[in-house]
Amino acid sequence: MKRATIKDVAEAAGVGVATVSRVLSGGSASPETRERVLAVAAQLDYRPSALGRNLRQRRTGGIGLLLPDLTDSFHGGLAEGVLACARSAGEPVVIGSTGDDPEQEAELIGMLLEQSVDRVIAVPAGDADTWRPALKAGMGVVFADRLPYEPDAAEEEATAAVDELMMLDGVPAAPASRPAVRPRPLDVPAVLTDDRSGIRTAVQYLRGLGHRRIAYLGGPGRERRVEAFRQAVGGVPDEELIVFSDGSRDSAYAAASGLFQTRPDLTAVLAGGNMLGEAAVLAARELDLRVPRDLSVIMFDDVPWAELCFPPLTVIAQPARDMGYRAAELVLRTGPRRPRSVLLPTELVIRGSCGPRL
Amino acid sequence: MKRATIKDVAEAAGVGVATVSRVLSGGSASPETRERVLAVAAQLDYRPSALGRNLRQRRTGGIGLLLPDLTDSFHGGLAEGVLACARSAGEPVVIGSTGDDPEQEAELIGMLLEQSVDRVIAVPAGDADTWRPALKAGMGVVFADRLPYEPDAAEEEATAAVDELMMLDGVPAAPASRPAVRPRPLDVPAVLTDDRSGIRTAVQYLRGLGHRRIAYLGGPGRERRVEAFRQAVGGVPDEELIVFSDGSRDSAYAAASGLFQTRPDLTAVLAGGNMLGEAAVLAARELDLRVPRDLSVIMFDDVPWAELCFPPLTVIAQPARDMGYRAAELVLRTGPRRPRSVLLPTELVIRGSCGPRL
DNA sequence: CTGAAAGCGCTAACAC
DNA sequence: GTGTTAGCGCTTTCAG
Repeated sequence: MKRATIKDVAEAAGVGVATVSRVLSGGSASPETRERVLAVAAQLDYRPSALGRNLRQRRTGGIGLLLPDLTDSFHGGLAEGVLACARSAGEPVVIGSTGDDPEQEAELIGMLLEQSVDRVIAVPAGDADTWRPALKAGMGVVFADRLPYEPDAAEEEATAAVDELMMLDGVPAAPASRPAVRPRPLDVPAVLTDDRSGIRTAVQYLRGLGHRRIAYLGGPGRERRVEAFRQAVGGVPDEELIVFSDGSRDSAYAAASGLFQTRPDLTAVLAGGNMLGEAAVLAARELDLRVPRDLSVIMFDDVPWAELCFPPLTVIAQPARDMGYRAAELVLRTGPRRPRSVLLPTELVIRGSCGPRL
Repeated sequence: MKRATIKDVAEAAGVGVATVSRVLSGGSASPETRERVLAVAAQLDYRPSALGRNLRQRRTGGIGLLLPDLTDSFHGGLAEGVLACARSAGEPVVIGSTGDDPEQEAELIGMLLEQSVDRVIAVPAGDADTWRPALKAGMGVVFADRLPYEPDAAEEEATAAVDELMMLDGVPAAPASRPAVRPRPLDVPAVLTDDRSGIRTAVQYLRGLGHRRIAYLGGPGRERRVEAFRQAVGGVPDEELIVFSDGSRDSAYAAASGLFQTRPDLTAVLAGGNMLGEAAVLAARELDLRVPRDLSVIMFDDVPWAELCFPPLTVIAQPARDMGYRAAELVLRTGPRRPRSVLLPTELVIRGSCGPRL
């Protein structure tokens, strides 16, 4: 049994297809005609096919959503936010999981392009070069949670972008030694959490507890957080206390475990993401480090398990769902002027994993 | 700058559009022509538009994915599995979050229909009636994790379907008092976890530890698990020890807390899902019930936090990712014969939340 | 206010 | 082997 087409409706209602189209998209029509068309359409269970419409309008009208990993509850929350907004706008969402791999990301971008999905929200895995094709093709892109780094002058560019954003925070960037002019990396709106303020809050909290040797566990694509950490601890940071992992659980665990073993003198650790936090807790437990007696742990990003953990984890919460919702709003805003980026606040949630230095 | 169309390529290569189409979809063409077309296509950065193709073929070719909640790590894993399979098949995935609400689900089904997405994988929220329209429209549907219940004869039908599946388990359903003929509810393939065996294992484990008063915390759409629980405890189950919640966190907490307070004599609780498990742990902690000394807790579904919990939670793990992958395989299998359902095994992961009855 | 007609980009007959 | 052509279902001028 085939689906009814606009033509079927037109015939059955004794009008032209154009009229049906108009009625269904709220155009002008005599009340009488409108009535009849609507009735027939309902009777035939007619649904306008998005296929025809999209082809005609040369756009799909959906939203692409590219995330590193749906298993991560932060990304899950982000996705929920996007979906909520998309639904209220009646837009379908095409999702892809990149595994934090630039190649897969590039492939997925290609797929979206092929589907004529012209708007996309992404937690980018690749660098600016990965994204340039999408931009050149005229896609409306909004980044969430982080920005793609510049392949060449990675650090400087990233810093520049961050500085600009940090102005919103009310704290002007250090005038520092910045070369004259530098081309902004990617001129794309983004929804980010206020890493700098979150990290600063965490470090201050730890300091207030008497901690001086604070370590930082970082993940990939998180330059802003490390930078903020360095700034927050002030002076010349002890670089040995700053360790990184790639996106995997194993590497996170290895980083945490290695750190705790080489630097038994540290008394507190700040995990730059929920997977790192998980690794820190596990590694500490494995090494018989009691939390918070021997080691205070604080984690960036709140997750359901933080409360169930022993001891319950103190965290810097970021509004994952809101981020998604805002990102969707931005990408949907088809205004003449390009939307501005958004910086969302964090919140320190004190539970039981941080204690005074003994 | 407009995207190149097949026509542009044809002109630039000095051939007809059909030839271009053939070359790009692996049809026959002289090596020479093929070469030239490919070169021109690459040079023009040509991407065939899915829009045109889909309209022509009257189908989108994507996969719809409808889940209750992406924040739940089980669903996240499921989604990852689906995406992995879909990517290797080059199919886009359109996702929707139903919030476990039949109405939203129905709406999303409508959206997929409109998009001509003709295959969908779902963890259904609604009943059979919600799904009949999709089936009638010729959608290829595969359910994951659970089956839609029958609105009228809810219990009987569900049980019938389960019995049939349980045969795969090697354990024939009890011949019991089953009426002669009964129409199967929805004839749709599904990928389910072997709830019966999982629940049985859990109950036996608990029994082996000496527990006799075992409670069950159930969620919505989980008739099979409760039924399995009743069967596993045998005899006439103490119905007061079986409590339910709707999908929300609050209701789960309320159910657990209420249960623990009204029945202080229970010594073990089996949570029928990860949110229920979370609630059980929290409620126990709130009531100063020590786990596992005062109360043994076991949870259906493994999650990352189970290991971080205190004490680490003993669980019945189900292969979320595999479920998604298998479901995608099923829905993609365009065979002449309808694919059969799949029952996936569970695994008891013993950690520290269950102890002997004291 | 309404209908006829022209495509949107692509594939699949069908001719050559 | 390759080109021509006819739509897929819809929106949108453009006449009436």
